[in-house]
Amino acid sequence: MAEPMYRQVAEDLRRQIESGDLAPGARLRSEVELREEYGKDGKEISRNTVRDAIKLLISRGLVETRPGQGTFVMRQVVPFLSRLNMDPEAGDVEGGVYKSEVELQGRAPEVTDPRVEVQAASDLVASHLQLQPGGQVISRHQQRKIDGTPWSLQTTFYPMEFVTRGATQLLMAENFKDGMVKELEASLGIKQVGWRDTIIARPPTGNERTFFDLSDKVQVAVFEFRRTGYDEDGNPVRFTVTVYSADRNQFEMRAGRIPG
Amino acid sequence: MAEPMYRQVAEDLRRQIESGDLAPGARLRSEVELREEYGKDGKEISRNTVRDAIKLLISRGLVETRPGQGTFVMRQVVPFLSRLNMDPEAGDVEGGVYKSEVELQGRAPEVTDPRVEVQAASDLVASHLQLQPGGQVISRHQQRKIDGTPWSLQTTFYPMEFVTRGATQLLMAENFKDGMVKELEASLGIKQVGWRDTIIARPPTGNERTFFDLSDKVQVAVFEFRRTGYDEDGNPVRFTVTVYSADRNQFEMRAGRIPG
DNA sequence: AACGATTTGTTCGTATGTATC
DNA sequence: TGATACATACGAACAAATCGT
Repeated sequence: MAEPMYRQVAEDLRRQIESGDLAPGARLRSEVELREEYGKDGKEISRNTVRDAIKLLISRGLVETRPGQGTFVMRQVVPFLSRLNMDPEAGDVEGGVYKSEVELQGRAPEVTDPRVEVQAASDLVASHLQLQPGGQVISRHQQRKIDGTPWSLQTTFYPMEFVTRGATQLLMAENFKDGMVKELEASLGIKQVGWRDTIIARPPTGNERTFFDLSDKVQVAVFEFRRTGYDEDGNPVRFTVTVYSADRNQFEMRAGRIPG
Repeated sequence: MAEPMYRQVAEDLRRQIESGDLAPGARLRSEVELREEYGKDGKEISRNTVRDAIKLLISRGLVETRPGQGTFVMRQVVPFLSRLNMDPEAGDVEGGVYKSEVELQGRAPEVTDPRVEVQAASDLVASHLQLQPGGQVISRHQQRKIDGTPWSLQTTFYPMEFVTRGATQLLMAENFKDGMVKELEASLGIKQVGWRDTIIARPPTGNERTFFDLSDKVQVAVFEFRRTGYDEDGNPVRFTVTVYSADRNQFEMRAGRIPG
């Protein structure tokens, strides 16, 4: 009796799921049936104990519950594969993620117009843009969807100084065909010649759960990509944060010579 | 009464945490105190309702509970930063992650001797090594720690054919100073000239939870890096899967010219 | 070392609400 | 509409871990 009952039940169900006895999409026995199934000596276990076991499986991302229907083994969604582009000459589509034509084949990407704000820089933004904490920055925020499915949240920060130097495009709530990096080159002569990316995986915030349509119940992480771009003098040009839901995204990188 | 009580309580506590009223590491009021605090008209709410609220916060990674002590706001650990190396000439330390000297300064990495097995290839392994499903492969598995903290689990797969062609080092349960990639070049003349990486974030398996010492309670993801290496003829040389706990790891990539 | 107080963990029972078929 | 299934909320009892006396 070392293991609590609810863990024993969860462990047994987990085994059935991972062995394939319970296939993805399959319905588990109802809570009432499981009470009977795991009882001993004709004595049922409590419905609450069954529910505790199911909660443990939910927290591990193995099952989901649907009121009025039952408990179901989670289906694996086919992840969307994005190429991380390491060539500074090849443009900078989607703020750090290069969507190859093949991968987007037949898919319908949508991008909202940016929400533009002037803000005091957070510590994170200030350090990446080498500003004083609290210095003024432009933030441009966009939401992206693919085939109607929420795909990414992206915010890019630029020093306020760029506007006073003449890059008034930064304040316009619209997308530019060749991207803001090219706009800055045209209007200020600032050319991005390199960047540094940091990749993080973490639990989603409340806003992110809402946008990505993640119920409180599912246990998923989000990717956070932070990209700092630099000009020829080594000064930061912009700082971009992009968030992706980890359950429907994978990223690919290539190095050297590979086939295909 | 649209929102269930346990969510209202969780939401209020979340606000206190994110506003800083409850700092990282701080102890929440005990369950008994919270019963009183969120009751109305002198009537306390049930302890189970308080506990449901706390479970919700746990699942979001905001707090942790310690028996006999209380519930505490989660502390953010300082993540370990690894550089992803995109230069095929610069070696391939740590199976895909290049640990710069600076980042390892003062840290003590430990690597177990590999556990070597001959296995039938899974579908995943077979497809990356371009073998028939069920074909024989060598698997070499290692665990890595830094300063005693579990850091990564790594398994590399090689075609069994390499052994019959003379690369008997593949079967030795020891580490080679310059890495297996160099060994294959020396013994078979197979030179890795490029690779493809896939990056995934997902919930940890049971084994991974054990190795990384993640309790059932904390909601964290793991990074999974899959690297397929190719030789000059475009044939796969090896397939490496490395798993990192996402709560203590970040990854960095650089492109073009950047300062520092 | 022992004990009691405090706090969280597990298990049960019960009632009622809401969603689905 | 009724039956079924999960969701919320309450109460109760005992176990296990921790801490101070």
